Amino acid sequence: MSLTAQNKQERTGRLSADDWAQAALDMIAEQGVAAVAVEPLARRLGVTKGSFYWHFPSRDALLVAALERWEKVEQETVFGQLEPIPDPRERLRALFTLVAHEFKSHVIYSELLKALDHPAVQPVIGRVSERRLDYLTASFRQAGLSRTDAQHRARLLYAAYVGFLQLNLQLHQARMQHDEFEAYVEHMMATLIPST
Amino acid sequence: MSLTAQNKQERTGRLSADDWAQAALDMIAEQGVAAVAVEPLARRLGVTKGSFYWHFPSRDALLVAALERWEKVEQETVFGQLEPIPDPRERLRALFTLVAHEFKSHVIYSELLKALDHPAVQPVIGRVSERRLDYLTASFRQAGLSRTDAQHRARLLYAAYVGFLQLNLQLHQARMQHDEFEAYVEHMMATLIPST
DNA sequence: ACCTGAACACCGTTCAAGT
DNA sequence: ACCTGAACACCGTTCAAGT
Repeated sequence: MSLTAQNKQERTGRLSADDWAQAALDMIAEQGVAAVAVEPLARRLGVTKGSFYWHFPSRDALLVAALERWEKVEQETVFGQLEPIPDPRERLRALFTLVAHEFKSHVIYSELLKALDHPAVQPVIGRVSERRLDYLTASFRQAGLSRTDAQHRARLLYAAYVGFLQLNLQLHQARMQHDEFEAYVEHMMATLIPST
Repeated sequence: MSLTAQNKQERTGRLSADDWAQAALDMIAEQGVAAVAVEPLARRLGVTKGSFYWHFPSRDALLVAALERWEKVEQETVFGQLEPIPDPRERLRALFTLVAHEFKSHVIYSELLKALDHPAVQPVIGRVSERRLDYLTASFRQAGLSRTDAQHRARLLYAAYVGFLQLNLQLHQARMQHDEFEAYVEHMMATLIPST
């Protein structure tokens, strides 16, 4: 049940579906979605690949389970920490700093962005994005923007965030350092979040 | 040498490396990077997969060749059409409308964004992004912004573009229609491109 | 309830032999 | 100069048999 990794030799008994799902998530964080393969995972868990199919009907089902697990945790941590903040501008700012600093969750999000190719990844990322987008839109409305303005602004802000992650993944040279990152986030918020 | 597709039965003679590269590009546009597989391509081209290895040392080499081909074409069409435009603001606007409307090139770009997972894709996308980013930065400088302002603004604008593409790929419901897309681009430019 | 081991399909890769 | 056909490795999947 624990969300922390349980590595190879550390187990005594037999495995559960959850163990496989967690191993898959760890693999995504370490080496990306493509690295989630039955044989290597079985090796890592110290069993034969045949046993995998007692727990899941397919590799895809494992991926889906792992991603659902991630989705639940990320939703709870992100929105759980945001709800108590009353001021909409503060909340917008908090969303970005949170999402940029929650380390492991953030690493996995980046990996998923890279693997949008995969049919199991798309719906999860889609739901997460939609939730965040709705949240941003609502906050902009509370901050006094009209319906369409709020929608456009939310889309622009979230696109700026996702695109920024993408750029950081893309650029070989010129990847940003921590300070520069903070400066950029400041610029983004100053430009896109209404200060009135 | 032609950049248009040459389908299966239409060829008489034997194949060249270029034929394989073009077939790979077509495949990317149709079904994504993952669909570039030797056996299916061989089937489509009407030969056995063994013959592929006369032209390329590996599947990866084919991908690299296909992507280089795309990179060259996209660079020529995009920047070729932009250079003659004197006003920097006009040029910024032109970059976005161009990049959003050049159909096939744009489809491939989207597919590559989804496959950033793949080691052959990253460097190409990285170079293209870097070129566009430099271009935006230069235009903002010409439009009168300071060095850091121009950098931030360019990054933000390009991130907004890339992120927007990502969002459109991600959201199951609520994918934007043509009119809505134009309205959003207007909003983005109005917000991010200085009008002075 | 969970695991092994052997089997098969699919795709990447190699290579000797064909034209 | 380009292609075939058979072979092998790797991974996903199945399944009968084990504990």
